Amino acid sequence: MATARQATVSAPVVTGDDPRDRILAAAGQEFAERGYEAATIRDICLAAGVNVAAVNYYFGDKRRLYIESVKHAHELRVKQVPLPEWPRDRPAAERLHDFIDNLLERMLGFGQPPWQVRLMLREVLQPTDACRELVEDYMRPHFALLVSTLDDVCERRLPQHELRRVAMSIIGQCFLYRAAGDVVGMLVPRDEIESLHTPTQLADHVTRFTLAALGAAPPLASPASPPSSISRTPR
Amino acid sequence: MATARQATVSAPVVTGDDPRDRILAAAGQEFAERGYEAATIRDICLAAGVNVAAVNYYFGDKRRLYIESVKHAHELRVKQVPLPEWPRDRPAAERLHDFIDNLLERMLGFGQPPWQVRLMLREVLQPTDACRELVEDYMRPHFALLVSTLDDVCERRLPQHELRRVAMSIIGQCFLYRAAGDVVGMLVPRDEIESLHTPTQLADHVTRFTLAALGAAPPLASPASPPSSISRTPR
DNA sequence: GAGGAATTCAAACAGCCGTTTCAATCAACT
DNA sequence: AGTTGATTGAAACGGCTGTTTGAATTCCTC
Repeated sequence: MATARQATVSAPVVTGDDPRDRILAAAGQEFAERGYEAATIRDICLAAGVNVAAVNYYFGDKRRLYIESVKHAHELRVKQVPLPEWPRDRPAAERLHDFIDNLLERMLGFGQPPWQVRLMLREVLQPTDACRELVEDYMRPHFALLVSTLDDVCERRLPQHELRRVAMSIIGQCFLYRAAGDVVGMLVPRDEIESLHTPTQLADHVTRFTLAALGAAPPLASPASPPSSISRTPR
Repeated sequence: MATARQATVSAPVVTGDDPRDRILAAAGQEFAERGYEAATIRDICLAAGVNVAAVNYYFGDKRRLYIESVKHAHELRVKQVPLPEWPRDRPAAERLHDFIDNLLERMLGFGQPPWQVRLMLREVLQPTDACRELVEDYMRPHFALLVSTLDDVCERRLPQHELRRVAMSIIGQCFLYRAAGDVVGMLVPRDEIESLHTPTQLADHVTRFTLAALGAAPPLASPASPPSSISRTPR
């Protein structure tokens, strides 16, 4: 039924019928790729297949479009990768591994990293108005879950402030690969990246590193330790 | 002696006599603060107390000014905080602690973080032409030193690729506080930041965490472990 | 199908951007 | 002092930006 009128305008990169959603999707990608200043309304509208005036019509101005884009990316991401939940009897160490695996998967993604994560990364590195909301709604619950899992792992032997520092150590390890992946790629041989720096492999490494530091697993360099990995699913 | 001619133009934020150096200093601060796109030549020249044409005269165009700024910041930083060197007999664990302390000090700085680090951070997060040079001249030697120190700490029991991953774990822990400090500040109580997240305290934590993971120190959550910190200089 | 609101469109607006121009000024040397 | 070359200065040039306009078009309701 829908009249195929728009025809061969140029490159309507974004699909969907609601213009508001198309603008939001295109804006997210552009902002994520180029940053707020460098992204232009004209490019966004070209990619969305709408007129430049549409941004003002639906969002008011560029700044409000940006904030809506961040919120939108945030909501999409929450739907895609929800907070992990476990059965009551799952061991704490395995819950920690699941959490780290989940975190890395969310940060690095399966195939190409989706634009939503890049957009949120920009907010983390240089917070704007949209950031506080992002932290409260999205990151604080995850952080609390991580801290409580760590509390279980070391059987309540560490004070809260120390648990928080350990949590930061875990997040930092994962965060490096997301934020400074290009530099990591320059410092580590290419084949090593491809074989050992997959999300799964990294999750194993970070988990083992953390558990060993907490005393919940044998240390990495112990003379009597088995070769290396934890999960036995070479596949 | 020097003729106080420039008088009350506006706000010559940058000092020095060579206009080229003044532009470089002002440009570094502006680029670090606002990013490449948002920083304007007019603002830079205003802060440097020179005419807009001076940028074209001394550097050609904005892009080349940016590259020179990054190189300049890099060189300044290398002079300020050189690679650590130790006497032959210094224990590996203490060398690791020194390295991490040095790394954090360089990243977080004593007082307010200098603009040079912010500028380099921008390059790490979104590499441009200036980045590869930065990595080769500046980061690779540091990284190699860290890996070799780790090799000493665990007495050559780990393969190189595993050492590199451990090195990344260390760098990641430090990097988080530099890159995502604002978000960290939102997740951790304010007083805890002030009392426990100083460069020195963090260096102690990261070192202890790493040594414990490698089996070169008792685990954090061991029942028989003393309260917490390593260095006893509350000062 | 007519009326009216919602939406789209091409065009233009004012403003700021990086860059260039060219004359004025300065410094140094014969 | 006078000439030459390096440096500085005020002003302007296109070009691209976010934003606005007002008419044309679409969509829905009666």
